[in-house]
Amino acid sequence: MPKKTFYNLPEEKRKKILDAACSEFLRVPYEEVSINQIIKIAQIPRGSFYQYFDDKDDLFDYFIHIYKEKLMSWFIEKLNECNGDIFGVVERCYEAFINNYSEYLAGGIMNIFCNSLLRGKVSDSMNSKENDSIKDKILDAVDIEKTTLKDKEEAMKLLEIMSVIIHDSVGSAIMVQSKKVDDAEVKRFYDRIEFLRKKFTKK
Amino acid sequence: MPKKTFYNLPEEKRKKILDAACSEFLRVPYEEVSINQIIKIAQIPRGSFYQYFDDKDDLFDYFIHIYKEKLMSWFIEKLNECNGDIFGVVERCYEAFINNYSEYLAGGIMNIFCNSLLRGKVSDSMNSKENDSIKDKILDAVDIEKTTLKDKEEAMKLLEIMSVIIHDSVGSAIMVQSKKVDDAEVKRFYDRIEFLRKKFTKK
DNA sequence: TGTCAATATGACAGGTTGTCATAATTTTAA
DNA sequence: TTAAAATTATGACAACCTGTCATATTGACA
Repeated sequence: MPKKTFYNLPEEKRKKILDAACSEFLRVPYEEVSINQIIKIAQIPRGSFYQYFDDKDDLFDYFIHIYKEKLMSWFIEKLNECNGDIFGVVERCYEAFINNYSEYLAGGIMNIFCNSLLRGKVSDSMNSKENDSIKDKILDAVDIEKTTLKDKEEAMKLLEIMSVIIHDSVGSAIMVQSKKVDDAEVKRFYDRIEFLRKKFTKK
Repeated sequence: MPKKTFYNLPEEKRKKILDAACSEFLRVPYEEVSINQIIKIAQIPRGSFYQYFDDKDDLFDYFIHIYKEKLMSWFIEKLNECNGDIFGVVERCYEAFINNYSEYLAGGIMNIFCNSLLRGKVSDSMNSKENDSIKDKILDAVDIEKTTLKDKEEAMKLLEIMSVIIHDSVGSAIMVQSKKVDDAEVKRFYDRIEFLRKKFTKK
């Protein structure tokens, strides 16, 4: 998390830094993200950066933290659109990742989020206690009528498993450098979800 | 893949470089692996390294490639020990990753392999055409008698899904810096596999 | 106004990578 | 055997990076 100094900054300057970070996170894959670039864009001296953040990881964690809630709301929205169908929402999520398509998110953030998925940096999004309330909201929106699942807890487990599959498939399908998509990998994703849907749907 | 020059090298020298790389891959997480270190240990000049490999990624891909086959044989061995139980073998795999325990692998390689899992660099191990023969061997060793799976193809699909879960769980459980294990994360892994086992076991 | 804490700053040390001109070696051919 | 050609070896170099730290600046408060 950022240092006290950062929080004391005027909102405007904080935003400027976050925006600069965002543009840099979008420019290149995480490994190549350069603090030099960020401070150049944000027009702050090198020393200042280290007055605000420990290092690149610190900045990135904060960045993701900021958008976590937005992303979760977006997920619940999608879940409602799918009438609580967990398989459907998983497919929609995947599509959003792959197409970098977002209705409720600032353009590009999704892209960065993909990247952080690649690095396994947000895989805990649904586990941390901080998100228990969001978990409840998800459970509310889930419908298990058409499935063979005993209860919503089981739905949550399956959802977690599928989110891991998304994670993996996004990572495998998106070629970071070229930003192109590996179609075979996309097919593999739908195969897997289809397999699970079949196995868990009432006959 | 390495350049022609590398393959022309005397075996002894090639081994020296690979050993140096291995020790460096073990020393620090991938991001921190330094070519400087490797050439120092291997006692080759900087220029030579670039005569053999494009860059760090190139070296690493080759390194993993070398050990892929060994790792796959190890997997089949384990599968046989479990009498073809795909859930059992998945748990054994996970344990091997977590405990860095290996009977048939040079010590430490598993550790590096974990790291490459973290980076999503070997997630394709079971997909590439190169490994079709290995896939067949796996199918031979699988037993679906006690499961509700229709055929071995379905077992393979489930195996792939669980390998993704391993991937994710290893990544989440192992704290790279401290090399310690997050117990809650380990529990989550077993929960997930147990969930799948229950759902796919004949009553 | 003076003092003190908070913040800003950029030069710096020490690290990295990939390249390239040149030197050494090996192969080939005459 | 020897000269030319191809291959391989080498380390200095440019261009980048990060995190620190002594110093300068600012703002708040007495």
